Amino acid sequence: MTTKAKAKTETAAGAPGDTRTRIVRAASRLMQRQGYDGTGIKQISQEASATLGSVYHFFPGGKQELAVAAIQHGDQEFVEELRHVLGTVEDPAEAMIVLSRRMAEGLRDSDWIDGCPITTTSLGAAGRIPDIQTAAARTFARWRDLVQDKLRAGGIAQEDAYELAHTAISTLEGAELAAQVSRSMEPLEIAGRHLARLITLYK
Amino acid sequence: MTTKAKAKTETAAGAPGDTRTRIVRAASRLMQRQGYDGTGIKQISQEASATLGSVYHFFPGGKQELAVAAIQHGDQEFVEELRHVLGTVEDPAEAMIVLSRRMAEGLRDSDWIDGCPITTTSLGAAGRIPDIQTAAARTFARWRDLVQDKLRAGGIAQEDAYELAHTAISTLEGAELAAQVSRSMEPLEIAGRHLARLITLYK
DNA sequence: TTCTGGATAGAGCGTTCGTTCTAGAGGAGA
DNA sequence: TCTCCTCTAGAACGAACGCTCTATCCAGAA
Repeated sequence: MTTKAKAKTETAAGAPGDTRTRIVRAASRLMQRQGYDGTGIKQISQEASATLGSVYHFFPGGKQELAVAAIQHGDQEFVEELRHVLGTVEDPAEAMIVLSRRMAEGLRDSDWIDGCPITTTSLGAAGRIPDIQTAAARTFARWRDLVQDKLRAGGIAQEDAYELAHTAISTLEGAELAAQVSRSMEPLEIAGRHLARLITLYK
Repeated sequence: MTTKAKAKTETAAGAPGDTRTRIVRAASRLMQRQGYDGTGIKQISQEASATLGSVYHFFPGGKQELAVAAIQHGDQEFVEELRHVLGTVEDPAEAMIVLSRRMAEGLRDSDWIDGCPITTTSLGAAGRIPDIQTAAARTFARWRDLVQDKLRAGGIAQEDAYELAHTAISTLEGAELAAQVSRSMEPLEIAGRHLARLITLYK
């Protein structure tokens, strides 16, 4: 009631189909597949059933601001997948196998087009656009932290857990990339087994 | 002397500065940094000190053909680095540590812009352009084969060597990506140590 | 010398890019 | 009813895109 604006969608309700959300989702999906430069604002607005005016209304910072939001959306998506697997499978080593298999299946089911939700978006642009580099770095750190906590909870020493979490994320990332490019689940399946084996060494 | 044409540059000498080579090198370097869609043909021709006419003379297939040549160039570049390290360091496990450190140093020395020579080029385009996906897949397979041979020579069984080579390439790839995005050598250094540890398990 | 074909040179094509701008629709509060 | 403000709508701009095209250069063959 003061002059300060209310939360933007307080009255209109932040429904899942609300325009801003549709735009972010479309941007995230398209950039995941085609990269930052390969995806146009107009394509995003069409895919989101929104107009150019709406896009620039919600993202006055233009394509760069939209890309950062898309990365954060992809981040959150994988955080939920990660939380689900780590929360379901008790043994951290076993969890790596389950995780890699699920990633492989998701990749195959999308006909090898939906890889890591943030790598493609950020790779070509990170060198030119600092905000995108920062957002991508924060994402990796977040994923690593989740794995690290799981390893600690599994009885692994802090320093070992820290390093293993680094390698777990790196290896899964690289294996997903290799799997996508070679259109085969094998790199991810092998990576899962090796990560499990590596983790059991530190228990 | 027959009607069959001689090798194109037989007389003109395939000097390192020859136009076609300069174009491929510029394309490879630029696409490595900016991706397929982020790199323009005109930018490549300027960087190579060539003209648009020359580019389309040597690459009538246009940007796609040029991108494939750029990937093969990047492939060859890393093959030489790989051959050098694997040929110098006798122990395969130790070789992984040396390799990852050299990759980390190269990345840092380029101020974190020169990552994997083919990932950025191929990621956004592989889904749309089959030739690029195929070239990237062949590249990964080639790198893996070199590592696999080294592991075999180090006394590791065929099946184990096959799988370890997969994980070695995946992990190095992912760690380079993480290192680039977080502007830190740590992911690569940790990856090298873990790969070495993993390899010694199979000896 | 004349001829030939690889290589260089760059103007210009149609298209798409990211962005800006003005206009209007729709709902809440006075 | 009138006002205000968020959000929708899309035409239009200059720049850059990939690519085509014609013209020219020049070394070696005839």
